[in-house]
Amino acid sequence: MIPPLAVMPFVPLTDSEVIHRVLAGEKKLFELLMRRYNQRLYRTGIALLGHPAAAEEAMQNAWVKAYEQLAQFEERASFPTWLTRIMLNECLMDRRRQQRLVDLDDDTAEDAPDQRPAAGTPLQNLLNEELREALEAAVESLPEMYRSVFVLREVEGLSVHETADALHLTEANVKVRLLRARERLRNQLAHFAPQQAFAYLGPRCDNMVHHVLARLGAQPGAHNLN
DNA sequence: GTTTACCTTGGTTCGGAATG
DNA sequence: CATTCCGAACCAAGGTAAAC
Repeated sequence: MIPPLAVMPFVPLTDSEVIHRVLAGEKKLFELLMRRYNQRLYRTGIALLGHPAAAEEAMQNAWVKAYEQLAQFEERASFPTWLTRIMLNECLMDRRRQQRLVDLDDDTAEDAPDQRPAAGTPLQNLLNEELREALEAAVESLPEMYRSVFVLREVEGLSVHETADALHLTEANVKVRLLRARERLRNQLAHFAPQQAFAYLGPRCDNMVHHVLARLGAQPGAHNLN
């Protein structure tokens, strides 16, 4: 497909270009990076923390840290890889905090009902919506040890090596956990085909952008997402 | 639940044949 | 002679069964 000569194709700013302009003072352009990678961070958060509220809190902290440390980003890895590493660290810190709270007061500790999808999707729902909810519910129902491996490998596309590194596991262990996670999901999703899950779009994405930019002291604009 | 050993798959490289 | 195409060989990464 060759575009007509008179119509120049839209060339989005690369991550590197955006980063340099943010560092040069165009704070608001940071919003571009947030809208690009909110989805990725959210899935990582869900993978390690298991529920939306905790994932979103970790996301906010990760974005603020990424902004504050942007000047130290040396571009040895890609920006999303660097960003995911920050998010992973946030999630692991959060988990440690939660563990301490449970240790201090294990009588009151219990799973929050939070925002899990309700069981029994109405038949009139669109298939994609039904599937998305079923898939999210199935992944959320996995034990954390399988869920984290599954999301990092299958959703975020990390290699076996990267996943093992991030979760402090051997590569063999990652492979086996992934296999078992798939078996569990296959059993639960026998009637569906894979579709998009853990979407972090529209109002939820906007909301995250507003919160983080408010903490950074910048107002959101209306940047192209690509 | 983890590790080991083996199998499969996909990508890359290289050499030889065919073609212009 | 240069280029293109094709297939064989090799390697790395990932998947799986079985043993522990």
